[in-house]
Amino acid sequence: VESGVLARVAPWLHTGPVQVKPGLSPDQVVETAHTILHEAGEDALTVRALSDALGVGTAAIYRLIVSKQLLRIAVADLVLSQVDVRAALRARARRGEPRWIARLRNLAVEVRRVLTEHPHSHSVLASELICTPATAAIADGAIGALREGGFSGSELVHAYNAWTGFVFGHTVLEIKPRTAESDELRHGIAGFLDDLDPQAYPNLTSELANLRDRAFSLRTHAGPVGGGRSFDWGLEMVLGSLRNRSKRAGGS
Amino acid sequence: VESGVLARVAPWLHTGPVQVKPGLSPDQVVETAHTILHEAGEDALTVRALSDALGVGTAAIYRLIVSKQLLRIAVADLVLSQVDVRAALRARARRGEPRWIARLRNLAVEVRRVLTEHPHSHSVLASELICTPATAAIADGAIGALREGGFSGSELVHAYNAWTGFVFGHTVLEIKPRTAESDELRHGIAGFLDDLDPQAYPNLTSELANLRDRAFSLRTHAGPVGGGRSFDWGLEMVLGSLRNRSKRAGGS
DNA sequence: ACCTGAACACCGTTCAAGT
DNA sequence: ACCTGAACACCGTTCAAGT
Repeated sequence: VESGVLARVAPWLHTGPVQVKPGLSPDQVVETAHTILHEAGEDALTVRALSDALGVGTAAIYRLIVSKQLLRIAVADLVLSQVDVRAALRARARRGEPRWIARLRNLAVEVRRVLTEHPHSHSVLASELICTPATAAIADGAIGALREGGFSGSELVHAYNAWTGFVFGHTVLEIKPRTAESDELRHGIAGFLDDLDPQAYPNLTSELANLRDRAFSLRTHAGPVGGGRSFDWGLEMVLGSLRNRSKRAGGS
Repeated sequence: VESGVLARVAPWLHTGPVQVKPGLSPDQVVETAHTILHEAGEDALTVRALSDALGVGTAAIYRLIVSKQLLRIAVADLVLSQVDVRAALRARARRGEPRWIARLRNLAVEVRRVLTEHPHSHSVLASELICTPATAAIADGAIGALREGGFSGSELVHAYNAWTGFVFGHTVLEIKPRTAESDELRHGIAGFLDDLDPQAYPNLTSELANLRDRAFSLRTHAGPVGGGRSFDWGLEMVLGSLRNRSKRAGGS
């Protein structure tokens, strides 16, 4: 097991022997963890559930992973490795638009697609610094596109952070699922919105019918906001601005 | 205790008697939880630590709050209530710029200031749907500014989500503190970045000196990216785009 | 050498029992 | 009526003991 998930992530993510018993490898732990997280959610991903699923003692898991935190990071890497960076960079530009803009668009949409299909990986993405082969591939693609656009030095840093901050930030906020699982909490939020004081919140109350369940901080369900169209709207905003900055900086 | 924290958040956040024993109210539970979270971090905020700090039995806490999840939301509301929406909306515009743009800028900077000063509230903000008086006040301010800019209907929804997605999304990703607390993990990330294959990640490796510790996914420490300047850079991008959209839509 | 059961030091939450 | 100790059903992690 040389080119497996854990070996890909980094040497510091696994310890001990590579092959413990027939059919049980560190990679299989990560893959099983991914399955549990995807199917049963964050709270269900426990070391004991993992060892049960693998038909092994609880302590045996720690011969294959160094800690649950690193396991979570390895799972996040596994999810993000589904982002097809190459395909995203290949796609063609709309007319009148430079190719690097199309690349940033496709990569952003692809990242969001993968994250939205794995809502339970949200808590890992939001609470750990993730620096793995999968994030490096995405970063490399985005940085390459921005360099094509003429960005360098501090402008490159800021442009990359703006793109990443919007793409990952917006998506992570969209998919956060914890509260959405409690009926009591959802009813509480609904009641709070029903009873808002028009004098205290004049703009909010007069636009509530329009914004409710479609806007951040004003919804009872997790998932895409704005009927799923706000992300694209905001992304075009970001891309348009990057294109303007690029022109000023002399890029295509 | 009528206008306290919990009463402000919502009736569904507290149960039982308002005054349990001299000096012990639901509000005090929330305030103590906020202190523990701020000073000792996420993992230190346990019901037992809370009851110890209040000099009360563990079970007594549940006469004052309905669950730890709602307590966390109440703490997030307490943090976000420090956002001075009124002051942010008062501030003056730069020359040649409409006032609603200045309002969106000041409100964004103010939100980020408060969140950055409370990095440990990150996990609550990232993992719960928060809809409380504090978020309603921020939403009301942002929506008001966007209406001044001529936004309405679906455009208002998307513009609000783009602003919120960038401001909260970027800031939440910046301050996430969990990994940063482990030396082992930081060294692992540093080593991973040192050993990146230039053939697999050509853009990343050639810009690594420039991006390292300044860019998302390429850092070993939590906190503001881009030397603290990327947020403002990205915010001006968002504001510029909103202004363009507004003109097309006929706003000022 | 590798895995196990059992334990350690915790969690959030509940509830019969006290006063 | 209000609070308590104790328990319940869990956690992540460790380690002496097995084979």
